[in-house]
Amino acid sequence: MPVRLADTPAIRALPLFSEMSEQSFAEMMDRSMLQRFPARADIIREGEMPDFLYVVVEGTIDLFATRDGVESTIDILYPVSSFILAAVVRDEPYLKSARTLAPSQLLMVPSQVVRDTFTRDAAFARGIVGELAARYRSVTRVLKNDRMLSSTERLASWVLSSARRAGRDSFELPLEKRKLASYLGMTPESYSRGMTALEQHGVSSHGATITVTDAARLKEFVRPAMNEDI
Amino acid sequence: MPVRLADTPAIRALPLFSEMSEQSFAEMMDRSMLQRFPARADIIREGEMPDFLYVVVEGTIDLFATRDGVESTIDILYPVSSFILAAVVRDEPYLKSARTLAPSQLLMVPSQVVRDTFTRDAAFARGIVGELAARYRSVTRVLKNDRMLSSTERLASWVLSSARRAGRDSFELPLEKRKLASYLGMTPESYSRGMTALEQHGVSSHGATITVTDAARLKEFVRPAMNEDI
DNA sequence: CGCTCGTTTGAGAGGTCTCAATTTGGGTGG
DNA sequence: CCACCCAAATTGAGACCTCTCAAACGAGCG
Repeated sequence: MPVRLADTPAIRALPLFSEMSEQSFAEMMDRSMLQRFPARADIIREGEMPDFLYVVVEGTIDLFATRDGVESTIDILYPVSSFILAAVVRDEPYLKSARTLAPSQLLMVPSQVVRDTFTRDAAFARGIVGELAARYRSVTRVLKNDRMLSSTERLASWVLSSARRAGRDSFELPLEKRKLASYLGMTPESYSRGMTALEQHGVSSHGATITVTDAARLKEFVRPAMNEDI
Repeated sequence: MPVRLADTPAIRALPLFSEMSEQSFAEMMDRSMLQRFPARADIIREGEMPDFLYVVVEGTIDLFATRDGVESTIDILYPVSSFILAAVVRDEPYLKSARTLAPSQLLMVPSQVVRDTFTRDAAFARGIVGELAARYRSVTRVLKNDRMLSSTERLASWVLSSARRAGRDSFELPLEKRKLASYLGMTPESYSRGMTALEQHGVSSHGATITVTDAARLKEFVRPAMNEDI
């Protein structure tokens, strides 16, 4: 069942799709599907070959890697964003698994359609370039944080950017703390202790509500000499 | 001083450039430079805006991040490969610094030229997509290793892939051990102790020569349950 | 009301880093 | 050609961070 164009304005607005021709987009949607998944549904598994490019239209997606039964969350996605573009483009196995965290609606574009369109529509190719470059930079930042910041500093850094994104000093945790801990590369216990430690540095936390009480102090803590958030 | 086409066969052969039209490539080279640098020369600095796309034609490049005076090597490049493509494409600040480790020759393509060509030549755009996707996947793998492997396991994993790349059981260290340690996300001391530990697992090391004496044993050590090297 | 599961707290072990001392190896100048 | 020198590498000791395991706590739900 192809996707009706009426359902796609949010998708069309993504930088990945926004510049492509009306015709290419319509064709692509015609060959794609919009599907609902319950919470905790497995979407893809590490090691499989890519069948689809996915776009989170609604819900939450957990991208994680597994080794020896242990999971490590690499990224968490909210609407509207695409995932596993790189695997699709290169037609190589997924490096990550994905599952829904909440009931979700996903756009599924067959990978062959992505590659076809990408060959024919230069604007779409540019969209892909922008998207890939952005994601590349994003993982690079994560890697840098993992390498050069302590777990408490990573947590502080996350609190800062969450507050900035929210536009307020106070915000709600968007996830279970254990997921968030994994996303930040630490255990739930370390997360809990880290949050306690941050109370000395301008953060207060009650239940799922986190408040930055002293932004300057917190910034000072997270980067005693870090370049402005490049 | 533009680059003479006679100097460019190796560059032209890169997947990034190999599919583009002869004309686009010639124009691009005409607006680029080929420049020599001594060892330990700073090429770019984290936080600066991208002026050029670089290609290592000869020598060795160290890509590293800095915080508080501490350096962490993120990648090490040999001929022929490009670097900092993502920053150029997005016209956003470098996330990494770069310096030469050995006397090197670099192709410098002004970033404006990259973006111009990329708009006009669809084949070049495809080349960029392939390159970005490949690099994205590469950082992702590094991140996964950092998150889920101990330092000794990362070292073992590096030894395995080096031997595979060399096509032999024995190979020479391509770098100072301290650089390699940083690249693997550990201290020189940990590297040294890790290498000692690996002697129990099928690796012997003398000076700059590393030999895999028991590949099966080493593989067993590095992934008690890891998926084939995705 | 009593599970169940996530979170927090506690105690302890382990891995990795830091600092310091020693050894090794490569390069230089006599 | 050798002795010396410097930087890198190794080794040792100890501290610190983070993890693991265990138990207590608390909130949501049947």
